[in-house]
Amino acid sequence: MRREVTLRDVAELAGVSSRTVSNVVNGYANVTERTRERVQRAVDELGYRPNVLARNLAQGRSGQIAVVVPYLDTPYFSELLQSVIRAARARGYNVLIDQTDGDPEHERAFIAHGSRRLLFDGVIFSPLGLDQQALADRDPALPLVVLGERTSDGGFDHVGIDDVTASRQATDHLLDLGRQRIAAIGDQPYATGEAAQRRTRGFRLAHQARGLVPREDLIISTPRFNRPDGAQAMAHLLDLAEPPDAVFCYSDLVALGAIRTIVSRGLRVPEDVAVIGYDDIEDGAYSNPTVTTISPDKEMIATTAVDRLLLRIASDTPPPGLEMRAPHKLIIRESTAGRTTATA
Amino acid sequence: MRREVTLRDVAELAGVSSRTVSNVVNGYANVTERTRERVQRAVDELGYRPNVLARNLAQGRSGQIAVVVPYLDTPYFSELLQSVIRAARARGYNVLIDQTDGDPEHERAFIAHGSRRLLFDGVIFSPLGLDQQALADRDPALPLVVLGERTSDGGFDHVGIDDVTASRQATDHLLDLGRQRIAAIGDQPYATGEAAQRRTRGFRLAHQARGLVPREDLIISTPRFNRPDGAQAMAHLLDLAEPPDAVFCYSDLVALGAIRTIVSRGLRVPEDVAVIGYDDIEDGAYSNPTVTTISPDKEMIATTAVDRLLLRIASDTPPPGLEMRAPHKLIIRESTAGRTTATA
DNA sequence: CTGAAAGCGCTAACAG
DNA sequence: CTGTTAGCGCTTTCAG
Repeated sequence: MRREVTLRDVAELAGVSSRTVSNVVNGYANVTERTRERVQRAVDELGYRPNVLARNLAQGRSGQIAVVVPYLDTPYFSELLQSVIRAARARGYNVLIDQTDGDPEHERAFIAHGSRRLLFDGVIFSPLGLDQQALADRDPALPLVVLGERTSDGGFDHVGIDDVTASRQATDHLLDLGRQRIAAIGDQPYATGEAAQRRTRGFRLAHQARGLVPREDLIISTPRFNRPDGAQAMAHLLDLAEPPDAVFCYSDLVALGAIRTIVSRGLRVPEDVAVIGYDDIEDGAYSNPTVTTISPDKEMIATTAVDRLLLRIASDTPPPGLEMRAPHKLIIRESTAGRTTATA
Repeated sequence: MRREVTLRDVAELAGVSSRTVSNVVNGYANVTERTRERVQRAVDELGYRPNVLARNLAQGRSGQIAVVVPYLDTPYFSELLQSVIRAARARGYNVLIDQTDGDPEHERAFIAHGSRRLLFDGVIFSPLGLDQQALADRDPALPLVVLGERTSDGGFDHVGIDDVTASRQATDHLLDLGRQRIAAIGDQPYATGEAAQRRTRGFRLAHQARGLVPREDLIISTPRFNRPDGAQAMAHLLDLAEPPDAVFCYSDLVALGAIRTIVSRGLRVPEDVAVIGYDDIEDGAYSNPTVTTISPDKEMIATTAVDRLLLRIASDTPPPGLEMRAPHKLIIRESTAGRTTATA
């Protein structure tokens, strides 16, 4: 690599100090129009490009934020990431993406003091299960925004939709349809399964509000929220003496897996079993049948998270941890309403 | 941010020079066991962490590679990305992900001389359509590996599967099934559509080898390779006087969109129309029906690309541009073989 | 409004 | 095997 054009080279050619060139390049105010022009000409002539690495070192910041998700190839995350990248870029930040594979150890390492420190100025974190231990070990100096609803433990922000309410609405929708035996797929009754547990809570609340009690054997736990999990859980449910006539799935992928099982047994959706998902991923809008779902406002989640993180990065005195809610809505499609709705 | 522990602090405490500390931290050989220990103790005591930014500047490299894809939320890319990230990380590199939204301007900017120069040491590029102009403008000093088959124009590498052969196999499969009127969805008869055109070539070759000539009105162009493209194209095909009895789709998403249209018209897959896709994304293994597809070895593509890029980064004299083929295979599922195959 | 100069923290010639 | 020291290229305090 041949020697690069430096700030000094430009300064020399323009007959000014490197300080002035720096001012011009960074668009600072204190420069005469005349000198600005002269410098600009020199910049163009030499083809000068600032060295990001040097700037980073001098400023002590990297201009990059990290986004940490469990799985990159899960549609919900990749759709969300897209919005985050766009938002960050619009604000002059690069995005470094990291995948934890759902490994709690990896998740923990990411927000703890690490050797990658300084490689990013802050982190937007979508934990699969972030336990109290991990939060206790975290580097308090690292600006952090966590995705997903949770009671903020202070020192960082949360952005997410109201899971309990959304889950209750989903369940209400099935109850409104007159379904009698509603199952839930995706519970995770252990420390790192808080998100799942909030959905289960909503599921129960919807029943209770009508004086009903959900059958415990219809609440199925799954290790993850993928198609295979849904397919397997559904197979189990259909083998019951009294199988469900509706299912609330904690993700659209789970719903797609469940639908697959239902159909492959020769049953019909929604006639025999109505299915509702969660996340509103694109797949669900094109599957057979299309999937009714809870749709979180991903764009809003992304921009809120980025804005809040940048604010946190910019502040000397860290702002208090905030709990932020993005809106969601129920989108009714064929898997609960039936084919009649389809016009496509 | 309070002052960080520096190399010098460690050196002072250990009573050695910073050079020696650097040697220890980087695991270089020339250090006595005794001093190494002493230094290590000092490192631990002070909780020293190397400053990546400073190292980058001193070394003139960033330890990051960029991966540029058209769309992050397209399953094929997100699945591929996952493998790339894993491979890069295993080799000590961070991955910076970028999305071009298929914008040729954006694609061009990425491999041209840019102000982001030095932020990454090399680029793995999956262009939607990389025209000759873009290649001409590229920064010849930037190590580059391009994904997707193409005749290498020198100075960079290509990694991809043999599109023509794969497409021919896909078409052969449909012909072997005895289908008479086979359509193709996804052609892109313009400069940036080379990948699509290779598939069309394979489609034609399969016909020619049997003395057949494909009907031109059954070869449909689409702007992208998504579900809506497939759905729309299929609608058009079904409106023809003599609709096809089989379709070769240039991506699984297109196939899923097409299937959606077929089914919503009350027709059956594969009885009325057999459908084959391309990419082997997870969706296709769980859809109704499951989708027969061409499955590229993504893991192989990713590791080959990363290895080759790192080699390129490490060499002073750039190696010649190589054309590398990853293996692929045909996976037969319900959309061509029928439900009988299904056991799930 | 502009110059001079001191770092940012680390690496790597060049001695010794 | 280890110390000295000169940068990497930019930002930024402090003068002027």
